[in-house]
Amino acid sequence: MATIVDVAAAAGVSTSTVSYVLSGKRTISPATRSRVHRAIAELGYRPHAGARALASNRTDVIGLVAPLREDVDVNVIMQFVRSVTTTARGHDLDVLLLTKEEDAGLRRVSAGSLVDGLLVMDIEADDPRVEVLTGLDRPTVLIGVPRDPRGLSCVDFDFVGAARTVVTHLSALGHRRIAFLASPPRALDRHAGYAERVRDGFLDAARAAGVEAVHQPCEPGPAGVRRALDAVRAGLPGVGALVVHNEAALPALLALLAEEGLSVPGDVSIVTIAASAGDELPRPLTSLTVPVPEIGRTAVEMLVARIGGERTAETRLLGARLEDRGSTAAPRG
Amino acid sequence: MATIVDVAAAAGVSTSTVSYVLSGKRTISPATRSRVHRAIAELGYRPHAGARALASNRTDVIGLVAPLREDVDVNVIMQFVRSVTTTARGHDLDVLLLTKEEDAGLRRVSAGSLVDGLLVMDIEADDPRVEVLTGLDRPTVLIGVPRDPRGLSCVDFDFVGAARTVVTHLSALGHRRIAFLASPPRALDRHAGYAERVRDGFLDAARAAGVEAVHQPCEPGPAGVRRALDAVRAGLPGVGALVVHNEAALPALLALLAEEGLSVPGDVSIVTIAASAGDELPRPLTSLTVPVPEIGRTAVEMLVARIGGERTAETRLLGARLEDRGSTAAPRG
DNA sequence: ATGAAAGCGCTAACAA
DNA sequence: TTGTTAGCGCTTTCAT
Repeated sequence: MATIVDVAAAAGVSTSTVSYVLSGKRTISPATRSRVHRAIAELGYRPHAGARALASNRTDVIGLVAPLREDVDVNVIMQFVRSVTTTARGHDLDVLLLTKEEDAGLRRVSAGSLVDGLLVMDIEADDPRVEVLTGLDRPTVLIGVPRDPRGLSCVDFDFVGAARTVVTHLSALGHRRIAFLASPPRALDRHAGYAERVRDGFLDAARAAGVEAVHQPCEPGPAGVRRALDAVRAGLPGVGALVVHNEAALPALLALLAEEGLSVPGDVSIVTIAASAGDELPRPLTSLTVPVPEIGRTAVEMLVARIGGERTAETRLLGARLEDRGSTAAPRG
Repeated sequence: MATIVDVAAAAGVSTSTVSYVLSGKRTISPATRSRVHRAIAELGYRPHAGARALASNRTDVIGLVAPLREDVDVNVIMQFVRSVTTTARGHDLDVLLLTKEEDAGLRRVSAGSLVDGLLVMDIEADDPRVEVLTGLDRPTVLIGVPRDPRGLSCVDFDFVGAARTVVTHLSALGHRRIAFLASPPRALDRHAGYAERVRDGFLDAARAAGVEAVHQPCEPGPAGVRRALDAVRAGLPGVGALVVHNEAALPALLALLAEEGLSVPGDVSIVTIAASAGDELPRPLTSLTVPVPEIGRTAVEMLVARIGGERTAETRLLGARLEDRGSTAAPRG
């Protein structure tokens, strides 16, 4: 492996000149610069990441904390990961992946100077990691919003706004009984932030609009959907509108409705809040699309800003417009 | 941040003693060891990863190259990632995630001494990355087997053996016409290793068993499954056995058969080759389960061995037993 | 516009 | 069993 000394020798300059050519922190004459670049190319030189980190206190690596939970849609996780890694590379950052041993892992990579900052996914309302993170000296951005961010920056989808948009849309069509098919029970049990916020947003919006509402967690798969639908109908007889915030349950739901001879939107109106665009769903559905890639990109950019010295914490909520694909209509009768 | 010097001072020993306490490469008296440990705990000391990498030529980080392709089942990718990160942490390794800019990325992390070794997923028959990887000085393990591994170690599922097992099972039941519902066309177009090997294994086994066989790529989703089934029946009228190597297509396939009034295994026998155990599928199916977690674990362990100095390249193929869940029977008539 | 040289924090000879 | 110290390869003051 060629070192900066080899490059300097080959180019007939000092090592500091090579360093400055690479960092651009000093003005270098064009002649020198090109000689250095030629030497770098000829020797196939790459700076040693560890040496650079030691001398500069920067690793150019960010940590992505992605708990691979069973109750979170893997497609969504993958979309986040893809968006984060792509954006990070655009800022010349690499990504270290942490999936388990939450607290210890955070402390280890942070105190060990393995990463310049942390991106933490899937934040719960009272996420214990928030406490740990505030004790670390690394910039952190949360994907998700805890009850108390404690000075950490957050990015997320505006679930409350989304719920309001959906309820407004359905109530404007004349619906007075609206059910919400939510995430799996486990997600709610562990107080996943998104699950709670969209639930509260939905119930609040329904109250404000003066419509009857039921919020029902739902396992994906035919059996789970069947149970959830039964529960919904028990609580809200004659319900004519379904808000579905559970992409994995959609195929079974549509199959079940078809089986019952119910038409959409003739008998039942459906709006989804999902990460896939409405036209990539089992059938086109009126929907709000969670802009997962944008959230990932924004998170990286906020983290980059904080690594760069930006001090002020910020919570950013990204919204979505309702896209009408004809799966909602005025209620029967 | 406390450094090794602070710890040494607090414990009243030299820095090398602290270093040796941590690495265990020297015998330390119990008394000294405990004083050092106490100092470490009191100061909250963590070795600086960069400094350690610079001095020892080891980063304790491995690179995981995981192209997030559309035609690969995200669940499988997640299972791999989970297994790899978990196993890696068990060996005190962290995982750097690479998802794009294949060749440049490989060179960058390798020449830049960002990682001690590389794990590369989703290898194609003539994967261009193999050439790049052989030119790197880092130990590498491929998850998947290229036509010519060029001295790199490989781990994978024994797709050929699996195909043979399945064909033998069906032919023993009396089936003489067997169709294979394969990965999406895109996977075959890009010569994904697993897709080609299971195809060839299937066709060879069928020839050896003297049964008629058709291999049919298949898009997931109702429309894709419909087309694939039509093609199969056109090529093999009266086909009574289906080997399905496409987990995403299973729900639609089962729905379609039900719609046609065909019973399993009465009218059609089905065997799947899938990453989910047969009893986690839409309905219990006779199956061969691809041991994804074991493959990931083995890959990490082989990489650890090579990082540790093991020289000999090795290709390991993990097999699976056929689990009978009653979805196969002798053909009608 | 460029160079010289002092660290950054750790590991591993070499010594005792 | 423990200590001393020379690097590892880079960045960045301080000089010129």
